[in-house]
Amino acid sequence: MTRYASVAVPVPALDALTYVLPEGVDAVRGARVLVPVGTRVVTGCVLEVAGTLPPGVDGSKVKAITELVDPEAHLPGPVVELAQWVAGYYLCGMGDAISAAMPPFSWIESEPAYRASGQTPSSAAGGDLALGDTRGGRLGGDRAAEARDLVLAQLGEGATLGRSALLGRLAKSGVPADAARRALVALQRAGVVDAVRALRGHATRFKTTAFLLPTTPALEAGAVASTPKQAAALGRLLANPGGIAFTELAREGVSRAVATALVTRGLAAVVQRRVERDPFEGAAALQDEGREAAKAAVEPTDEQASALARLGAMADAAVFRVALLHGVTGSGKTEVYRRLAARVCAAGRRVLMLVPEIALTPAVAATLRHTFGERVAIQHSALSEGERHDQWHRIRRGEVDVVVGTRSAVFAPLGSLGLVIVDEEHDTSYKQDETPRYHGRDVAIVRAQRAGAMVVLGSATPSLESFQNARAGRYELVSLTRRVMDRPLAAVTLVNMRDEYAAEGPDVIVSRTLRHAVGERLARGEQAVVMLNRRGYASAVLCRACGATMECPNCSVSLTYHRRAHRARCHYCDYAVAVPGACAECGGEILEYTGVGTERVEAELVAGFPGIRLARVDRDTIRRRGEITRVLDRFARRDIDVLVGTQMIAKGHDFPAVTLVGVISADVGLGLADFRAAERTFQLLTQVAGRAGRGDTRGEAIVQTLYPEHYSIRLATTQDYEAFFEREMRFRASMRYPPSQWLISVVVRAPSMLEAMAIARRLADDTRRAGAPADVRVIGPAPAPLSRLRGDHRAQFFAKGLDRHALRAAVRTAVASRPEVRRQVTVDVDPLSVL
DNA sequence: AGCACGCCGACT
DNA sequence: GTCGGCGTGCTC
Repeated sequence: MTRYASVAVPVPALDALTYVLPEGVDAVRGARVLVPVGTRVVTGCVLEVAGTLPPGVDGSKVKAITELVDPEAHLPGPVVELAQWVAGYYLCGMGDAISAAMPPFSWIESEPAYRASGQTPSSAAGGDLALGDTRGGRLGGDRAAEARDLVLAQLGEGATLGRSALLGRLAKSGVPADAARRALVALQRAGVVDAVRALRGHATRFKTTAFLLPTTPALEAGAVASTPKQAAALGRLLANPGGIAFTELAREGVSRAVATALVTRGLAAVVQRRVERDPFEGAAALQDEGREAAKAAVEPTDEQASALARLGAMADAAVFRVALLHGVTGSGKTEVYRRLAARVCAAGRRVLMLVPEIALTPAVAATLRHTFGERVAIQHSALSEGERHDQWHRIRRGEVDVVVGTRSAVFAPLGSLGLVIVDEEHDTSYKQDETPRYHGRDVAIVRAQRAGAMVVLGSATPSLESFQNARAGRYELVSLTRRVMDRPLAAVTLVNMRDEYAAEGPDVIVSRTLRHAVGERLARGEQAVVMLNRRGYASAVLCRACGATMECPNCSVSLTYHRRAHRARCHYCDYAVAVPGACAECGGEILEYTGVGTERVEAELVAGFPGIRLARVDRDTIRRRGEITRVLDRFARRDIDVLVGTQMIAKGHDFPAVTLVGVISADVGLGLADFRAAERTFQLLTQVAGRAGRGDTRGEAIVQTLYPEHYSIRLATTQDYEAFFEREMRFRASMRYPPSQWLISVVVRAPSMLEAMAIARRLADDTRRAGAPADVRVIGPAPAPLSRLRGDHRAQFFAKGLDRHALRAAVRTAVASRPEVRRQVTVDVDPLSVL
């Protein structure tokens, strides 16, 4: 009987394809297979094997699986099913979802390779006349024929070349890719060139390294070395009969020459061994610090103890439950996670812990290592692909009990799941802002539900979604209201910048209050953090004569001035120009720089406090991975007095000597046309104020704003989360925004707004028709707030409703009915931002 | 996303 | 007549 496999292929927006399973080949769910797609052969992942063709599939089009890559599952079955849920819920293709769940280096792809057939055009069957002509008596200037000649020259002497290699060489000779492609097609048709398919890449990519080990004669005879250096090296080897890596030997001063000499004399041998790329390696120096951290927190506070008792009892029940751990900043949530995780591990079940993008510092890794030893793995975006690959395979082999990682770690191949922790569950980095647009927290909850595991969502400022679920009794609410050691929360002072402008003029950046406070800290040898959630020097360059601002040619935003580079740059598409001497519109020669960014704040503080040791942390100063860690380490060692930066510095490390946090403008973001603007502001202010006073001295936060009466700012100063929740929920309910209703955003891109609006209007109408009016409300379309982005005009509409299944079905139906515009349409289910 | 196909203006 | 630039549609 013919059997069919449903296969997810890594092609965007494409659903699973059906293939015939060759006779005698058995594929399991989660196994990788090579399958033909169009003219290519790609790696896919088996979702299902069935004895019948799925409905709606034309049997005559079904091809056979080319090759089975894995005899057993590569992705565990539950992870495959989780990816299927993601594709269905977030309205993306199965290929998009499965790609997100795959570890690095999972894909093998075929690449056509070419070689000369040895035949001449005339002798080849079906030889192409035109080709023969040009090969014969060409006068020159025939670029296509020239391209064909170059191809044949490259393929001379029986060489077989992959397409990318061939196109690369031709490009060097000045042949554009398109022309080269055409030349290849023509030569193939003429039978002069044969194409073969070759596989590219590997199914896994482990790293091996050379080890030197003592040979049996050396071990038995106590052999004598002939030189002092060889004797020393041999001594080391005899002490380590298991072998020593060459890199390690080099560190110990044993050169390659000495090692080679030992090998020549038959006393040592070289073997290649698989080694783990160790993401903890950099943290090795911090092991002590990790031990200290683990020790310092040995005694839980009463509050922590009672929270642990409740959470522990839930975990012991070993069923799906969600707890929301609402703990003020500095209340010791991490310690609760650590103990709870240890308890679940002791009961023989495994733990998955999700953290936001930047939170995982080497110190945290060291603490984890110290608690869980070798049985902890990291899946973090700051790791190299190789490290992530190795960690993934350790987890897959069952060598790991605890996985700590960012968003994508929710797909970690961990079995026997007992506990899922989502730290800082409100953090927006959990939502992926490209396809598949999934939310790590929400996928984690689904995963736990299916595994019968417990979930702990932790935050000082829970998302409205989670807190509402707790209010409704769907989640268990566990609160930590006091900071550890009963440290008081930072005293927050609001500075009304309107008053400041009236007193000091309109150019004030650092208010008198903040200036004075920074001066005090410098005098006392304490540290300060100054935050402004906007990078660059000035947010706009403006002509004083005509009022025109420098705009991005591709996006509907003004360009940000970066003084160091003396360029105006678009923060969306990275377009950059030198700032001209005069206004491009009217020729006016006086240009003004308005709107403050971090670069400006840095300049202001450096000018105001001579000799200040200051570092700036934003995307402009932090380029490479690990760089932020270096700056934060210097800050922790107190080589730096003041840290200026964007929200990058609002989260993460604790700095005991920081007693002051300044916020240059709490209003950045409040002006955005985004329904979550107030929530973001409240969260950011609360989190950043929590940075102050982690040591023995009480912290102080000074927040500058033009709207001291705005509820998100006012309530953040008292850290009154519940009051904020009530107030914000009233707004959400009145506007039918989440979490009072479900929301799907649809953005349409087109070369003109007219066109974008026309397509969006059709899709919006289709959506309206596809859902019952009671279930689905369609708002719009209208030009998106960012009406132009990277050269595209953008129109947007929303679908809202209480029934998320009906809502999704309506949007899915509408989008599926117009495949011709698929490439221009972006669907975002549960969007975090609607810009 | 690739990749092929087919249409059309440019050039010989 | 080709060449080559680009929009369109499909992938079991």
